[in-house]
Amino acid sequence: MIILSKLADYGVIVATHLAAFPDRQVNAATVAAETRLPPATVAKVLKALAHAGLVTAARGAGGGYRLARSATAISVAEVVAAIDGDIGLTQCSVHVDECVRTTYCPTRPHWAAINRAVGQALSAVSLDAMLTPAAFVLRTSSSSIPSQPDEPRYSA
Amino acid sequence: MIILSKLADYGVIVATHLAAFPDRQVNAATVAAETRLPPATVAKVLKALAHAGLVTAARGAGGGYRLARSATAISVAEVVAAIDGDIGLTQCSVHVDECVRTTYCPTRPHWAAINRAVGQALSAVSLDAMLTPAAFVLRTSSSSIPSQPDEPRYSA
DNA sequence: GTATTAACGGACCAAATCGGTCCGAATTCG
DNA sequence: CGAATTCGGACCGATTTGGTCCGTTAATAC
Repeated sequence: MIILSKLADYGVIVATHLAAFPDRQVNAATVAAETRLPPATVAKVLKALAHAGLVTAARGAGGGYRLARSATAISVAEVVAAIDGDIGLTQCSVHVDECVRTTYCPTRPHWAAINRAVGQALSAVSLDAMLTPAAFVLRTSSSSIPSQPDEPRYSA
Repeated sequence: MIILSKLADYGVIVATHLAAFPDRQVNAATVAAETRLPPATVAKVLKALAHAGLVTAARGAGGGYRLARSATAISVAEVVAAIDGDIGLTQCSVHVDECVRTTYCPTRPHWAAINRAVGQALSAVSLDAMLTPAAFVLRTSSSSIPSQPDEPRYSA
């Protein structure tokens, strides 16, 4: 199973790309060309990011996008949430009302805990951290992971 | 965004239900009735769990399902993986080959780390733990879901 | 002032996946 | 031995997703 949607994946790539050139105002077509992603889809993603306030958009000639905040102040979780919506594992995490069972559901608090772990894992990584070429970055509550730089490529 | 598919969500409910009565052989229809979930779908879920070896299936009259292992020895991650497939955030986590970018991708090791964190969060919880009625498990102060006792229900 | 550029906000369509249902094979009980 | 029962796998419709395109609005260049 793949947790992120393709759009969200693209979103992180695009946002990370913007983070690499913080003061540059780039239009959607250029970003698409530089990331080798479908132009129309990149435009859609940037739209969503702008709507969420993560990037600022300038219209007209010479316009384009740039990060609204510092790359260190934007987490992967925000980017994902901007595109896929709030993160939650189960239906009842997002739509709390629609539960069928009338008896007490013992699993729900546990889902909440797992939920938080996932959210923290995504929130702990900033765009700036995404740019750093691997080293040792993540120290989540669980454990640190030896990174594997075996075949470095962009995700598609 | 909802990370788990409905099927996987059902899977955890069903597996947890089986864990509540370890030595009872139950058929799919009964499980569906007791969990108030769609019978045909429960059958499908149990099928997947049996295929993954998490539950054993007995055919013929008086047949049914039961857990293949102790409830403490089965993690939520296994149940989810049995239905939704292996867990990975990005495309390149699962299909490593299909990356478009030929240049160095700085984000991938980070995804791997986040991946691990999510996997561990799911692996850390056993079915047995899912049965325990919450109590000490967590004090969610983050946001929503303050363990509402108003209308306790199964997730749907 | 006019033309060109580029983001914005929709609607829109094709494709894939998911949720759900059905029928056939295997097994046990009478 | 036969019939009821139950799992197993194939199948299909429907919702979601990925991706594209159009007209509109706004800002710059000339």
